Amino acid sequence: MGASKLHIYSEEINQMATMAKVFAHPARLSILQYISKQDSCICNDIVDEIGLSQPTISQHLKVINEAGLLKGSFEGKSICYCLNVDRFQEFQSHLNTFFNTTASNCC
Amino acid sequence: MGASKLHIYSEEINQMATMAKVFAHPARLSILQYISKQDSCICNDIVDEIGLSQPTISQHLKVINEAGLLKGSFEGKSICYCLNVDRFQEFQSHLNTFFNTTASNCC
DNA sequence: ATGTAATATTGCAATATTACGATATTAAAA
DNA sequence: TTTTAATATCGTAATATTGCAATATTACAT
Repeated sequence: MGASKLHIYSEEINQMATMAKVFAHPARLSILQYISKQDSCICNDIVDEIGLSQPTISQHLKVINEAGLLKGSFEGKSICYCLNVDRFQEFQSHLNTFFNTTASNCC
Repeated sequence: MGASKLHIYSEEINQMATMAKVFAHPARLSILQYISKQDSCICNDIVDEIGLSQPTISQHLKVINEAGLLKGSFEGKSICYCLNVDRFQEFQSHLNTFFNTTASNCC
């Protein structure tokens, strides 16, 4: 054994865990922060900024992107990544709902 | 290689990632929800409720506890776990700060 | 078409996480 | 003191994650 037993939890809980996982690595938090600080963002910029290899950054970007947190637009041979603010705030809202409902019930 | 390169990030970012990690597993989310629903909580109750073995639950409880999210009081041979609401709300507040500052800077 | 720069994918090694059986610990009960 | 019930820890197997070198892809420039 070793894998998470996802089937024993509700869909809602699993989604929440998946969302949290995106934020559970400092590289991804740094990337999100960095993207938000720029007007736009090119992957190699982040490589210089953060100090991980290009493939590793690319992999983290993929995780962030698959969570729906990026909007990308092509600019010549490079890609301009932008934060999908709507989706980002959706994440925030879901997490706050979890926090609020959980805390309010407590002894 | 394979381990996270924690030294290349700021203390703040690392702390945030550590916090998110607590919420990045459905079992831990379920445990937090379950604890908050009860007045008090005994580990074996959660075992029946969630469907993981007693050692596994105990391990997850340890992670949650090490994050400072539990208040425990002994009741005979069992332990009454309670959510540390103050700490919980501290988490919420930190995460919201990250979300707000990140989103507001964005293009 | 060929070269070049930017990004993605593949393959793999190192490490971390998850889960559980077996066992230890703890404290009340008999 | 022995038993019993609740929880923690240990050891280990399975799986996931992280990181990077090598390579592939993509799209512009020459």
